[in-house]
Amino acid sequence: MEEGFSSFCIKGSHGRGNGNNGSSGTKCGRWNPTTEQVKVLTDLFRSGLRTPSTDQIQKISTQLSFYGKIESKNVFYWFQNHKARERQKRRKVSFDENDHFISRDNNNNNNINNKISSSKRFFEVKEYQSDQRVIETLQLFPLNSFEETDQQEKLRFHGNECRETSTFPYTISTSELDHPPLDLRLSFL
Amino acid sequence: MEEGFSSFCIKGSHGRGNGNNGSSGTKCGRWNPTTEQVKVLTDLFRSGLRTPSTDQIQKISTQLSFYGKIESKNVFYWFQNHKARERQKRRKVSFDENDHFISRDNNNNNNINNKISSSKRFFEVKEYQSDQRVIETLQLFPLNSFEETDQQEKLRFHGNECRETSTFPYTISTSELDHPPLDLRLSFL
DNA sequence: CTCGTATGAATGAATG
DNA sequence: CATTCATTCATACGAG
Repeated sequence: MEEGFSSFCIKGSHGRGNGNNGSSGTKCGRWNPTTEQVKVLTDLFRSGLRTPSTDQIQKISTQLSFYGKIESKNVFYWFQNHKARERQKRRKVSFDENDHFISRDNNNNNNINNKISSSKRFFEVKEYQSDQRVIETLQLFPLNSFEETDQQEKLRFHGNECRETSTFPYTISTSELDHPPLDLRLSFL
Repeated sequence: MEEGFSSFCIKGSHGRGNGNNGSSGTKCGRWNPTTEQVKVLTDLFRSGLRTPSTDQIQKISTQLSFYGKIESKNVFYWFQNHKARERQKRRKVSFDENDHFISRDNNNNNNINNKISSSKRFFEVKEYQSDQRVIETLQLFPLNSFEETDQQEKLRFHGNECRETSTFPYTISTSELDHPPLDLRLSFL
């Protein structure tokens, strides 16, 4: 930012963060953040912000609009992507560094898929809309502190080892063997 | 639906994006709907179907399996996602950089509880979709040709004009004049 | 111009 | 139904 942030037009055009969005209507296929915008976003991210709330997104977007055209969704996507890729990269790194030992995804093959069947829907989908009186305390975000401290890695890792052979317990009852007639109409509903 | 039908013909035709899992049991990534499937689903959605029942899901899935591999859960998720994103994108909110010098926070109109914001995503207003109820006996397919019906949704068209008329007002409370070295601009959070 | 990489955008799949 | 994660698609840029 210190490096010559002009009012709104000029924007350093070095690197990929050229600021052609802010001036001289170039094409606008997709948002191209300016270096200042990236800096602010990165600072926020480094400060711990990972999943900004809507309010935060709006505020960030408003502030960043000073540096150039930006929309809320850009901020939203930026954080999504940044977080995702951080994680992705970390996974690869750990996979690369510690391959001799456990990679933290030592998948215990405990058939995690068995949740897919039979209760109410074809697959899980706990759709319990019945009146539960469980009052969820609507917890709004602090709005002032974004240090969510979510450095926790969720070790979820649902095995995506999806082969084409019976990964899902429930079998499609639709006999694909015989292709439906051509005159199909969705009058089946 | 959204402008993102960026895949009416090139669904993963380059390398790793194996794309078509429609036939010939190839890799089993995630479901990659074909254009026809998307069209049918979209039609159903536009016709008012929002939360298909188990039975309907089953039938839809059966019908759509003609166009390619599909499972019931795909249909279910499709509707869930479509509905959710429809809503979320309908939240563009009057948040606009043009005139937010106005106290836009007076919209907390009545003494209703402030349920606004706080956890909602928005951005990207698209078309308008009135809310209808489920229409029974939908007749969708034109009996034989299912890929010539519409071509009008293919437009990418990010309705955002690429103007730089941000005309950023003066509500930038961050001290740009005597900006501290860092992070003070983030104080708005 | 082509290709590789970084990243914006979209969406399938879950989870709570 | 709201929110998040993971994966993929699409595009901008720089290198060669």
